Amino acid sequence: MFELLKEDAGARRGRLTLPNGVVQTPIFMPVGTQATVKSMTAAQIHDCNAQIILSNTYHLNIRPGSALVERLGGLHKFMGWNKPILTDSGGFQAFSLSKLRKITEDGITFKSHLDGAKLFISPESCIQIQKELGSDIRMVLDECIPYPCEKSACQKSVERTIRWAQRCLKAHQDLPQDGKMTFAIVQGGVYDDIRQDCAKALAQLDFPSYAVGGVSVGEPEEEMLKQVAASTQFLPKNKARYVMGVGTPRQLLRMIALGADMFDCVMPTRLARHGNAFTTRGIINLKNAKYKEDESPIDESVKSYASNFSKAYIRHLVVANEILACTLLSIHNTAFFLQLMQEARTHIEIGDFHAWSKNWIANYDSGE
RNA sequence: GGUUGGGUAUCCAAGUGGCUAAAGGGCGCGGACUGUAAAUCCGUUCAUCGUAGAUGUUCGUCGGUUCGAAUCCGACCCCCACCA
Repeated sequence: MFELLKEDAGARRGRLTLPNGVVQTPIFMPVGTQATVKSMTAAQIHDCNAQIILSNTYHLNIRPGSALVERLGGLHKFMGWNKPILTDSGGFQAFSLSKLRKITEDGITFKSHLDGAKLFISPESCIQIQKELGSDIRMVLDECIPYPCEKSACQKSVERTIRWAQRCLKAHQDLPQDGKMTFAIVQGGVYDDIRQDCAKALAQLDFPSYAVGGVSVGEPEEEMLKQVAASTQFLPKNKARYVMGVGTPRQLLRMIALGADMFDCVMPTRLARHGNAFTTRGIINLKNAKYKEDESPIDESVKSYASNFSKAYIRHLVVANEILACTLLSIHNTAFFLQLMQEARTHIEIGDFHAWSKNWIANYDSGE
């Protein structure tokens, strides 16, 4: 259940109540595709103030299999995470693994990227798999359209995504109503009118909540924000709005201003593993020689377990290719994103989100 | 002392007459990354001129053969293995 608590110049402060806990929005969800937020323990994720994490239907169904996860007590127990989990449907893999799949009206047939085994995911089985995994939020099967995409092809794809959403909704309604939610996904590529039609059609279906998909697939940032705006404005106010797969700190703040409530992105954890850290003055690359003797923590204003260490030490770990570098930077970056969301919530409550966010972005863009 | 094999750029290593400033790696330096086939990928890495390109100095050392040598010849210095 989603409750809208306050609005401030387009930004929304909300509360999502799920079987495994309450999520305060706006919120960022760390990505744990394979039932792990890479390099972090559940306790560490928790200490970064994560309220909900994301996992993936396609990956978990290929390995270890949703039936096994169910037998072992569900995803929460399996991975030792007792707060909410959102599972993505595998629709994005239709995009990222486009060479390994075939889409028909029935669903998506994948050729496993691990062993070539055939895996068919239909709208119905997609919901069933996510039910077996036990996630708090399930995503409908959608087709993430590449960029660029010709308009008529986009239109046809979106129509199918809507039909799939209807089938997913039916599958969702056939399951016990235990507080678990299923989100529909607005697609439409760069075409505002298609996005508008899609959002309206899905809104009519009265899903528990909604997502905006198909963004940040190669289009410029302004285009991406335009797509989000074109989608969110036609979604019901009393439902959560999750923008999938994004974004940078700047994008997050700007999307919050467009009325988005939830986000996920691999960026903080992936960049961490690649030696980069987010700071209030932009991204820094710890591999750079200039940090060799830097005794200060990554960012004085971001508190996490990683604050205990100097840039010089973390740089050493990165350069030496030590596993701990991945962990410490993932902790830092995850805490950074979640702290940003906490501040955003606070400023929406205060009522100065716009001014604060403008100032925050200016500082972020100013560089070191 | 003898017999083999070997000494190539910061390290490992290919190259046995011209297409070689010299393959590949590593290290170093820099960059990319957005619902994770990603602890990955890309660039760069002798010196000087901003890049293109040009010039200079290189393949243990010294000398030689040749129009031309990292590559052939001689001497010498090191290293490894085996023999004694």
